[in-house]
Amino acid sequence: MSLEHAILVSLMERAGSGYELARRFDRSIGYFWSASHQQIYRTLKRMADVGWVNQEVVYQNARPDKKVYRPSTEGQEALRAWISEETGEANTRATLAVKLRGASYGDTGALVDQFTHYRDAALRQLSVYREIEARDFPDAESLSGRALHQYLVLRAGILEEQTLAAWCSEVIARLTEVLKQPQNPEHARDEAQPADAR
Amino acid sequence: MSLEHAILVSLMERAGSGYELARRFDRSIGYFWSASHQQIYRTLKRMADVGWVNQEVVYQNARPDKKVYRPSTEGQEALRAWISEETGEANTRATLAVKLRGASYGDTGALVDQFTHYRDAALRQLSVYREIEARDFPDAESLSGRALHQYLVLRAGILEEQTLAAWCSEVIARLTEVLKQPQNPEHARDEAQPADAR
DNA sequence: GTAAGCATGTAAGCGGTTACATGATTTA
DNA sequence: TAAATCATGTAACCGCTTACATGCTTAC
Repeated sequence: MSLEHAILVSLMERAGSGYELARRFDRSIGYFWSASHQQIYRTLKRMADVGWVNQEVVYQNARPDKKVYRPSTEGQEALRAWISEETGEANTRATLAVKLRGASYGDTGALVDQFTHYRDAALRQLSVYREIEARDFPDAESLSGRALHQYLVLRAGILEEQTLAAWCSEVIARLTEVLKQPQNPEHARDEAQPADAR
Repeated sequence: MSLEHAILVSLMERAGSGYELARRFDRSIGYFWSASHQQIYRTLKRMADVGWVNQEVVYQNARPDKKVYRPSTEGQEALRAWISEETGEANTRATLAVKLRGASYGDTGALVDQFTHYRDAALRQLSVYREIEARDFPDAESLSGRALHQYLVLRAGILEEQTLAAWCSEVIARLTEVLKQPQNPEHARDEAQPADAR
């Protein structure tokens, strides 16, 4: 969900062409958010139409010309709003990862709230799984056949929610730790600039 | 991927109508595989066209008539083949969960091989993340700003792959343990019958 | 000479979501 | 009387994948 925002985050870190973005999505961002080049080209076009990015054609002699995109003021505003906005159910982990990666361009405090919300949801789901485990698999050690298979699927759910909750806790701890330091305020103006504005 | 096979597994456990399947996908199966009722209806139709399921219209007086589906011989064969078939990159965890849930209708030994393969892939990815961690974040304790955010996203990847590998190991251990018991062979004929054949 | 990298696109198709539609029965 | 349950469907749309297409440069 919301490839637009993932692209915005990437473009905030460094302006680039569709091709360059596609390569980034193959590497770092692609570990948790994949996108083909066709998808990126079309999304960039749409974003340019809406005014979230500015296009600049760069003419090259040895190589094909390229269109370099960078977030517009509206795009930066949209990203900022999206980061603070409540994160839906779909693809939550990947979405939160993108928001986290773009935290410098938004409100870190609001993001901490969302991680708290998501951690609570994970813990709730975990207790649901725990109840199913206690009710349906009291003697988990001695299972076989379909019951064992069902139990092992349940185990995946339990392990997953535990991991999710642990990750959220870690994120919350580290982000609040930084937020508390008055000499290093995350919300400072100079922190909200693109990385390539040097 | 492959809602067809998830439906087949569910129908092997118990024959049912599209509506009933939709309700099951809201509950147990839905924890790791979601599907709307429209999606299920269309998929069932397609499956009936291909001959993977047999349709039987059940006339009811107090309630609307319904179409009860059960896997055909071809459907059962397709399911069996799919469970042994190599699992692709996309949505691997959910796919393996479905295969695991349907293990009784396929070759458990082949499934163990796939979990082994997937665990190895998780461990390889984990070591990739570990290398990035060592290279880019040698002093992870004292990070702030964008570097901290990037590190925390990386942490999600590390935790995820660890969890995945742990789950696979658990599944492999439990499945092979059962397979080794000669008095309880998973591949026996009477184990491969639908659960509602009583 | 061939493959890989740079760079952008069109077109077809597919899986999935959302909205809309119908209509009876049971429960609150 | 309103809402929920049972039961199945059509239609529009959207995001994404896959295949196809072009053309130049650099490295092996």
